[in-house]
Amino acid sequence: MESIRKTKSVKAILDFFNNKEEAISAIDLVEHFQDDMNKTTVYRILKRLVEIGTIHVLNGKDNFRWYAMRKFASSYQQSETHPHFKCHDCGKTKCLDQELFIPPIPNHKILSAELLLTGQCEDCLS
Amino acid sequence: MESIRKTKSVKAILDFFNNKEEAISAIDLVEHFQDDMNKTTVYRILKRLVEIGTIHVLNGKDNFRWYAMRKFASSYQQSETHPHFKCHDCGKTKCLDQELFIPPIPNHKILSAELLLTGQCEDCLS
DNA sequence: TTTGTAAACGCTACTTAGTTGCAAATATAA
DNA sequence: TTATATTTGCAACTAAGTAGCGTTTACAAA
Repeated sequence: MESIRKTKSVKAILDFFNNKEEAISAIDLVEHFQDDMNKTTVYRILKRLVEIGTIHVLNGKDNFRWYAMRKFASSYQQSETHPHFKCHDCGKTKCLDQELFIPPIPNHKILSAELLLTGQCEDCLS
Repeated sequence: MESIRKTKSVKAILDFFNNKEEAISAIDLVEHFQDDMNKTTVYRILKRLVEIGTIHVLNGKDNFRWYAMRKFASSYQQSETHPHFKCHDCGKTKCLDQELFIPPIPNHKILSAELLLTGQCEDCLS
């Protein structure tokens, strides 16, 4: 696993991820760090962090890219197969811990899987 | 189920969908019909067809919206839970027939699920 | 068939997530 | 300390998708 320079900006973004359970959209990060770093820098750091596997990206229903820390130091394959859950009410997107069973598809070679669930989360149900 | 006016443009787009197995991106449709109808019209018709349930939409890895005919006259719930498969080689995105088993998530109410698989398809494996 | 009207359309301009090029700044290794 | 590769800020750009508005079209009622 390659690594990247831990610059101020990279550390700030990693800190922000570590303090959030749920996934964060690129726009939210850009807005949050608007006084600290440039929009371009945010996008570039996100790209680098995805490349080295520190965070992963998912495409939301809103058609924006959402980013989240990898919870497990697992292989590419595995980590791409856990489900994400977006709550209709509070709007938060979380990574769920449980692994997803992907049924074999005849005559197809599956290399990655992305499952996005939506509904009501723990907090909003109670 | 409400319906919409079957205008020339609507018919043309439905014809196009009927002759394609795989999912189609909005951009591809806009390009294909550039001499026949306006970009805005394409987007508006897609929106209407999604609303009445004739086609469904999925968010691709490329972060574009992809559209495909509903294969089954099933309920909203069911039809949202079948997997889509995008081939790395030929780039085509298909709806797979098999239903997806979604494991219950404790304390969560699941309202929709979207599974995107990527890999190599039947044609590109052989 | 004609006519009234709501829905659909074309056009233009706009919005905005994300990218690119380049010069300046910064981190690390020699 | 110096050389060099990486990273950053800035400004301009790209392109998917949307909005406003006046015109056209589909369809139902007369």
